[in-house]
Amino acid sequence: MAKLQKSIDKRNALVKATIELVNNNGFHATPMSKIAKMAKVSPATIYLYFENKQDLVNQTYIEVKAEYTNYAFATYEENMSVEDGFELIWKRIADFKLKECEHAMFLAQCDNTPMIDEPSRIEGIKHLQPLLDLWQRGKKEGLVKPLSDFILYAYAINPLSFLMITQKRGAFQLNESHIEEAYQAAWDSIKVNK
Amino acid sequence: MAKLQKSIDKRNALVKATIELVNNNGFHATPMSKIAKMAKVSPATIYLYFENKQDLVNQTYIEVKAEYTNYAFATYEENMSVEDGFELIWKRIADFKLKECEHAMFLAQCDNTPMIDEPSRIEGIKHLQPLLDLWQRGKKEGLVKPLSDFILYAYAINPLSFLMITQKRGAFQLNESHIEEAYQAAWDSIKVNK
Amino acid sequence: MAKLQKSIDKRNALVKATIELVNNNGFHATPMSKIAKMAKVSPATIYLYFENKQDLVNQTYIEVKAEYTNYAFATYEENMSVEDGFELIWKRIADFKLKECEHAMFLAQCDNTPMIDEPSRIEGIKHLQPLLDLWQRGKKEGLVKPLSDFILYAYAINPLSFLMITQKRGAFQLNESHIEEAYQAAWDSIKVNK
Amino acid sequence: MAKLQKSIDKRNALVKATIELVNNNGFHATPMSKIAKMAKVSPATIYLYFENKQDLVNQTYIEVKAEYTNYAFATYEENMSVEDGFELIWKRIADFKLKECEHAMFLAQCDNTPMIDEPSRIEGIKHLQPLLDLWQRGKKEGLVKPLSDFILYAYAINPLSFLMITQKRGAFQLNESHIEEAYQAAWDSIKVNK
DNA sequence: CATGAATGAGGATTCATTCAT
DNA sequence: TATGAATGAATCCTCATTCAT
Repeated sequence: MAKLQKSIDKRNALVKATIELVNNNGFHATPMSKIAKMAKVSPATIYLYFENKQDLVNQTYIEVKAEYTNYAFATYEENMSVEDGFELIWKRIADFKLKECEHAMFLAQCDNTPMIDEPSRIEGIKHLQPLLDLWQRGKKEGLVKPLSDFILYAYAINPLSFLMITQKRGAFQLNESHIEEAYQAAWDSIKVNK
Repeated sequence: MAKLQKSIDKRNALVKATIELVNNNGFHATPMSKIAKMAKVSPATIYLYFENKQDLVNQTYIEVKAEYTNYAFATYEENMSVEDGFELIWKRIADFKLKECEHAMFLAQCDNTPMIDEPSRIEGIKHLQPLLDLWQRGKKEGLVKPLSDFILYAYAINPLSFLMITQKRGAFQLNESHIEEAYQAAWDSIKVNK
Repeated sequence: MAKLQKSIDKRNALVKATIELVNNNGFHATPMSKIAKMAKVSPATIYLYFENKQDLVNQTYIEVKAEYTNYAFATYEENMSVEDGFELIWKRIADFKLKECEHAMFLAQCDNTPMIDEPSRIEGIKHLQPLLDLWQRGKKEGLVKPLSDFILYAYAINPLSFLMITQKRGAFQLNESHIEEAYQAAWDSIKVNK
Repeated sequence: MAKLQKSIDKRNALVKATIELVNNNGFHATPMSKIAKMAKVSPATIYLYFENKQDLVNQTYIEVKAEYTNYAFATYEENMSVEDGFELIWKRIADFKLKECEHAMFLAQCDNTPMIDEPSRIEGIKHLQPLLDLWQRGKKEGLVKPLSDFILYAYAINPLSFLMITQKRGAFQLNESHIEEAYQAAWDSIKVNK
């Protein structure tokens, strides 16, 4: 049992190190040896847990993406009103992007880069379903514009990534009222104008 | 004259090759030798035009960014109404992102990655000023929400990057009416609701 | 134990190869790949034992210098008379320079070239102290001229390097009586004439 | 005529640049491009005056060596007494090594390094003949020890190189009385003790 | 004579991965 | 399971030399 825990710890340490190093240097500028060192493990050990470097980032991506969506939907319930549900999810996502900044940065880099392979990317998207369902409901109820989910996501959710990166770069500091303003902009962009 | 032209051609070929290869493989997975091969010059020749690999991508970034903003503002005039001006600029940007997809992809990767150094990034932002001025005017006239430029950009412009990448990945095909919908969403997100 | 020994063997092989190749070609004309090949290891392996090429020659220099001075003073004892002590040390040095010709050549090249960095050079000089002490004693006893150690070294010891190099180049063959003559010249140059 | 002078100037500039750069960096760490730049000439131009890099240093070596011996014997006359002649030559050499330090350093590096090819080395030695003749006379007159010229050179002349290098490295500063002491040591080492 | 541009060959160094233990 | 040592294959970059002008 202790042995199993130790294994899990090592795996987690590797994933953690991968996120931090890839965030700061990019995928190809992050050597396996550094990941190993940061995880306090031998380079050879990585290959007991992951097939190769690509597999390591793929799995890291999938895990972080799952963590992200889990967080996003943790308090959401399907019987909420569309607007309440959207606000809830949106704010959870904003919360995640700001509080788990490292993880969110990692996702942003993966999503804008040829660094993750296609199957893993698709795997990562799956968990977004509840949001898409909510939008579906919203469209039916005439509250949400009848747009492609891609466009809805582009305007309702994705801008948060830009704001987070900008903040991380130090160009701009997000506070509570910025968040509120951003939420308004998000909702305004997808809601049906009465 | 012929000699100078030849030099310019070589430089351009190198920049072009850089864009294409970095797009497909990322910065660190693009060897100088491949760039040289694609540009049909010797690897050593690159160093006649650029100090090193970092300088090559920095300069490429700045040039593409300039091309992007030039395109965006080419037909804009300062005496246009805020809404007309915004629509014009927005559509030029959309146009660029879809028609010069390769270049736009390159910018997206640069902007979401620790691949460009800070001075070049700052240099690249400079040229956006006319849009910021337009927003300033819009705010004064009570047409545009009094938000930080970062938030306005996040909602009005940045979503196009997401849509372009998604389309490039083949998950989704943008047509004319999608563009129109996206424009509406962009404008709705930043305009003051009457 | 076997593992440690293997490591030591590899390091030694690398140092040996460095001496031989640098002797014949000079520092900059000796590629790491050739050193690796001669030591029968991969080029990458060198970097397990040395930080970089400069470090490799620095360490090699220090080791050979230490070997040189160890040999020089191996049979010397501080209670010997100044003249006996000097003769003993001088002849050990001559012996070393002629028998361990490769090593002596290497030192000569290092000492006449901007190839070793300053700290290593200083480190290499340290071990000469017993000779300087002997001269100090000789000066007190009125047997050795009251000159700077640098001048004493220039006349008493350094000429051996010239002779060794000349012999190595084949211009001249040193035999026993030459050695004796050289010793006389050395001693005559620094001893006080009665 | 002006054209010829210009050519000579360029050649001289190249030789000068070679000396300075090789002195500071060594032969192989001195690129042709840097030599060209320092001589204010195109890299291609070097090849109008010299066959290749090796030829450039060979010729530079020979010229500096000639300059050295010319200086050494400039005021010497064959009818001087052996001791006067030796002192004169020795002091001229010392003078050269200290005043034309750069040139002397260059020679030292060439002489202790596999950097000059054999024929050039031999060519360089030729001009030393007057000194060897003087020693010959000294031996006949019973003033100079009947030793090989190599040994005489090793003790009478070569130590100056060591002192010069040591001074150049900053470990030691030679003044007038040091020179006098060194001369005494040189003469003591080769003169016959009465 | 003179050159700046061009380059192929080569050099130092790194790194993903393997292997003996 | 875990590792440190080892490595071949790259990668960035340099440089002596050439060539078209």
